[in-house]
Amino acid sequence: MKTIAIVDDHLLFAESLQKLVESFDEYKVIFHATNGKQFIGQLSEDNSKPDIVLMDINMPIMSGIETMQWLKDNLPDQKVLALSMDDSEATIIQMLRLGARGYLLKDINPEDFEKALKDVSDKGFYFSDRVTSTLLDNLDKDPSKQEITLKDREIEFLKLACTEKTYKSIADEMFLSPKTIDGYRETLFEKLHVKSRIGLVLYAIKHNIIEV
Amino acid sequence: MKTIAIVDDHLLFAESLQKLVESFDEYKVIFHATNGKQFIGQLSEDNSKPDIVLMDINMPIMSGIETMQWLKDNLPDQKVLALSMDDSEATIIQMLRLGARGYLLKDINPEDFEKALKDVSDKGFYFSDRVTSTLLDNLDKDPSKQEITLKDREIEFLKLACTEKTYKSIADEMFLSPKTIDGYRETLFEKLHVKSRIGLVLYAIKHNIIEV
DNA sequence: TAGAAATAGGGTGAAAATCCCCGTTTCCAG
DNA sequence: CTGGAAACGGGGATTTTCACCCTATTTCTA
Repeated sequence: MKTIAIVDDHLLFAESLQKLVESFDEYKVIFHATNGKQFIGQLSEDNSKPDIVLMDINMPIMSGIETMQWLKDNLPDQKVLALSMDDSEATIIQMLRLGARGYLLKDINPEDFEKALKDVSDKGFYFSDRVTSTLLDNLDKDPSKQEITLKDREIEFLKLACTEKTYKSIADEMFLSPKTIDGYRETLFEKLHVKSRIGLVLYAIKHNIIEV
Repeated sequence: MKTIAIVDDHLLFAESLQKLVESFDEYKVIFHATNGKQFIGQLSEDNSKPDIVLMDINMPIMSGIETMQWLKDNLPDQKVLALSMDDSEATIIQMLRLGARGYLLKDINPEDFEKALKDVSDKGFYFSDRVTSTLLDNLDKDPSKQEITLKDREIEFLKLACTEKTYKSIADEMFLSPKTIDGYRETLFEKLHVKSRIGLVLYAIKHNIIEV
């Protein structure tokens, strides 16, 4: 009997998923958490290590990404299956890089889900064809798109660009000259392969840099 | 024994939810559909009318809103509980206006969920405190925000405004003069209470007019 | 330790977006 | 049949954004 923990802020989904998991009768859900912080708390509190953690990416307070980072630092052997609504390529890559053993989209069918649990238990990982092809796509892609890393200041600017402020007032807010803002804009246009402020906004939303 | 149909494109969630529903043992899930079109097909095919439909809002091909519209026209007595991740006020209002008997956020806890099923069966509706307060908020709000209805052509323009095209090329695409586009822009700025194209994009995303 | 890279800033000019006020047609309701 | 929306188009002006040119620090690193 394998033990499972579920980390997801959608209670209805979490408890439903528990029923599904337990209908497989080789698995038992030992606890839920609604965000990473709570999960970490319960880990140490109960002193119970689940065999597999099913972890949502988008959660309030402490996201799946942040939680994976913590696990990587503190419990690197913990097996985690990421579970998410969206299949943003960047997110998938990031979670796997942080040590997730697989990435499940919520539209996976329950048979595949059971296989994922089994594979992670037995083989240590599970990759759906869709995720595998995302990985492959990412391999042979031109290096420019390979990995876009934004600096803190760039992210700060990007967030402000996703408001109705003018660049001038963004400059004020960041204590920079409008010309410097011009520089950030151009850098981001190039990095993100967009041509306008609208493109910046769309990028930011797609990559969860701003909330919607 | 009440019969339930689940309409949700997230298979994992749908099947999990089925387990949860059936753990209540007064309910039985008679079928799933992954979008509105499939649901309508199954309704007539099986000739089986579920007592309650649990319907997701965001689905490919035919959304929850479109499906509610169809039900309103064709099966106005069908009891529907809307089920959604997001609590965009406009969406809640719209679903209820189209005849949904309640609106459940996916972070509802299972006890409340069971109560929702029971209430809909017995009383015909279920409103959580959160949804109720949204409704109340909406009542006494200034009429300007009361109900924003966009015309087809405006929505068409709005979608194009959420791309990196210039207004000039949007005009071409809509077979209109750039000046007319100017008019649409200004109308929307006023209607949506925004001041820039960025505002349009943010509005469109928040109200699910475009996908992200 | 030279040179890349990151950071901050500047000038100019063109293109796009924004704003305000106006005219035409069409079409529907009172 | 008439008056008023609604859809479409326009003149003209300002502001904002965007593009492409450049320099001067600092910091990191090969």
